Amino acid sequence: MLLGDGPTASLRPVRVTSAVDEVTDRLLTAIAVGDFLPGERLPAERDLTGLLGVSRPTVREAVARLQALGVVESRRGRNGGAFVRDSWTESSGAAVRRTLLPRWAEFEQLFDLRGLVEGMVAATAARRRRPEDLEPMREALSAHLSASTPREEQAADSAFHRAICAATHNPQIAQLSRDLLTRISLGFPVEPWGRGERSHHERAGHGHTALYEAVAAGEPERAEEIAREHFMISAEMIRDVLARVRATQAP
Amino acid sequence: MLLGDGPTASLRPVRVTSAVDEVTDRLLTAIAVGDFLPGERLPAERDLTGLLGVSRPTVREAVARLQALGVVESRRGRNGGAFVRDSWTESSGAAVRRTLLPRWAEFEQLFDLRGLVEGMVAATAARRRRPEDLEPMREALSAHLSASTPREEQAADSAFHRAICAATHNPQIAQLSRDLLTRISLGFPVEPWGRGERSHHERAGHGHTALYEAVAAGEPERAEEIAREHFMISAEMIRDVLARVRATQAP
DNA sequence: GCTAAAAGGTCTTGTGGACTGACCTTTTAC
DNA sequence: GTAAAAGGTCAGTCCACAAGACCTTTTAGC
Repeated sequence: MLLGDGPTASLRPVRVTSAVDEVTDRLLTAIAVGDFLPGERLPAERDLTGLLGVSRPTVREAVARLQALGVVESRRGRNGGAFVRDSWTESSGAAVRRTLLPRWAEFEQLFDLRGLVEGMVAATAARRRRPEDLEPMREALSAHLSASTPREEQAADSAFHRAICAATHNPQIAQLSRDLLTRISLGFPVEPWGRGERSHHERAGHGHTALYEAVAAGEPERAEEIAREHFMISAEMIRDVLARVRATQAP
Repeated sequence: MLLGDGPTASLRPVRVTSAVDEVTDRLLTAIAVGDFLPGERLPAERDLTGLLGVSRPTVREAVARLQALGVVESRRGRNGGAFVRDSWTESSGAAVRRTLLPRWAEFEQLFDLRGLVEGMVAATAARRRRPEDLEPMREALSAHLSASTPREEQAADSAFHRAICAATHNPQIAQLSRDLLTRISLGFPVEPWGRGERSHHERAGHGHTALYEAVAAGEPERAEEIAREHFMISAEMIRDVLARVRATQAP
């Protein structure tokens, strides 16, 4: 049975998505998610043009907005480009206050949903994983342990998560997981891999290993439990950041 | 921790969403989902203008596309409008073949995902429901039993589902569920409440009651199981329709 | 040190989609 | 018979985006 919420739900005002808005969101997400760490450079404008399938003026406008937000800094000349600012969290503190706090409740709900979905993903992976699915997980685990830079660690995190999603044998699940991540990151332009990353690293490492074991052993309930708790930790981390922002809020 | 899929995932080509496309999708979804049953009339163009927040030419273009697809039929004069055609399934059989079959695998995955998500919703509702959440479910159940027209039955279905979602106390979950429904409906412009609806009605009725009992009793695992099976039935129904379409496929 | 390449910065032009608003035509309830 | 309620049509305007050329700044490499 297909269930709807009535005409009122389907016939809401449409959201006219501007190309510039879209590109701005994409770049902001990529930065917030850690695809581009502080000090790193975004692809050249002409490259972004190709990657994103939009014209250069559009890319430029989007980058200009990021610069206005204090998130990136443009340098000219050879080897120039848009560089992620070292402390773009503080720079955009005002933006956070403006855009984030009014939607506090919404993000609490998003975190909750993400925990539930990732639990579902883990349980499904534990049910459906085939022997050959486990190899990538093990690789990502060892890569995580031997990671020396934040970049490597993040790449390993990402690879592990992808491996779990792949074990569900349903690409749509990976898509959903990524959509949720995007929606959360969009609302939280704060560095997830900044201060306090060390202790997080340790806790996350244990979580990864335990999650792997549950999936490998084919124990859906345990996998679900571990994954949910794991993502609750992330939620707490960002709640801490938010609390800091709130505390320093201008009157 | 927030996990990404690497820059390649975030920096994909953007989708330029045309307003006309968006409106067409909305209307098609509303019809496919049963918000407007065969013989019924869509809101007047000038009303849709207000509902959807777009100009009249945009609405007109979208309606014209639906007409070209054979989904609606426009009548002029007082009490005119765009009427859903009685047998728009057959009329759009060609469109189904063109748009649907190449993406067969994708929809199999979407059905799978929907089953999983609805299971998650049911389990969460069973965990979090409060006594006052049960009243709307009971109401929807009795409305479902006493429904005499497809419209009433569908309204009851919808109400019951909404009640379950509400019991999770997380509006984002309801949003996710609706998004999934939309994505599925968009791909399946075939009437979900047409032939074979009778036996479906009976099976669905039993499922609803059992689901209610599991949620009321606070048994997440049972609720999840019932809900998942319930939505698998829907999936089978649509697979049947597809199989028919496939069988009559022109060489 | 020169030079050329690689980047950002600027501009013009063209195009298509969407909004505004008015008006025409058909049907039908009263 | 008439007015209202609907679809059908049209012209004008605006704006975002695309395409492309060109300038300016920096620096790697010789």
